[in-house]
Amino acid sequence: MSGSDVLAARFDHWQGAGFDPARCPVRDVLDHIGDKWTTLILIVLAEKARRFSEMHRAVPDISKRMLTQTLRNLERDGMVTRHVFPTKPPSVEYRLSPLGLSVMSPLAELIEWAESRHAEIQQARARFDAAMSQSQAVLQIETVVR
Amino acid sequence: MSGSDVLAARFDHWQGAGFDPARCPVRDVLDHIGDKWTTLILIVLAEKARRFSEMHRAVPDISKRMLTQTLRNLERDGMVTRHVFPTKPPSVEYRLSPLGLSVMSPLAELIEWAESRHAEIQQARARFDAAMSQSQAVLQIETVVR
DNA sequence: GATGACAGGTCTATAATAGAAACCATTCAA
DNA sequence: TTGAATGGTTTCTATTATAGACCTGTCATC
Repeated sequence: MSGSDVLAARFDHWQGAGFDPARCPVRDVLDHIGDKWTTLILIVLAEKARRFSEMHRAVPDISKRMLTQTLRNLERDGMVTRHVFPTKPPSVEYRLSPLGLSVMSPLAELIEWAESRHAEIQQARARFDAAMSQSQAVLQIETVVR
Repeated sequence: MSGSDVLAARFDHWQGAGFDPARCPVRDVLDHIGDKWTTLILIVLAEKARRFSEMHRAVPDISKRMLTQTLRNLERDGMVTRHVFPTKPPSVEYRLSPLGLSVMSPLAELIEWAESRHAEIQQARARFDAAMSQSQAVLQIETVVR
């Protein structure tokens, strides 16, 4: 409730500015954070610096390709730094930058919200799906009768 | 920093539980919020209840299909309610539910973070891209020399 | 009475993206 | 000599997003 009005005003401002997506932080920044894997990777890195394969083991169902891509994007955005050590075979360590660390606090609040409302959301989904299959069934009958 | 440790512990817990994606709120809930349009739609609805075409005008570069889909998902998750009025032609109004309203506060913090760090992120991107085109150029030369 | 505008969508065809699996170069151990 | 581990890249396919045409219905305009 407190945030809504501030956001609404801000939105009007963006909209007034011709609505250039590049000037809208929501779209330019949060699109990445909303990526399928980015939040998870940030959480994993928040615990401690990690190596590539270590992260792959921590999040088993990400493909290497997606892991690479997610890390590259985070690196490009300055949220993560990449350090190569000349061991044999070479090892690569990723860690959160100060910028990356700074997103964890707002992100943590959102995650806590998600966790506390998870059951409620799942119930809403079940209700919606039940109502849908109801009306679907009605449509079926109507089609048959027709 | 404060959020990191809490999150790390929580992550360990999820991971211990066999890592079922359906039991991980981050993946089950935030994936939706991270959708390309969902956050924007939430912001638009935070200002006031709106009709379909009104939203389409507010966010001109969303397609009707995506607007429909985004709204359906939000409705399914119980974040938005849909009200049909028997005017001619019928009008449909969408509004935030209490649940939808409750996400605005953590979301607002994240958006504020995005706004305050936007410039920093854009600079990081520019640096990264410059460094990349550098090394790309080097690769080109090496290839030519070879 | 044909034409267009608005409402709130759906349908289809194409473009962009994600994902699985194979591959690669290097090094060490068995 | 085969196998495993390192940190990826490449290729091919499956999924998803998007644009744009279309639809049903009512009203106003010409």
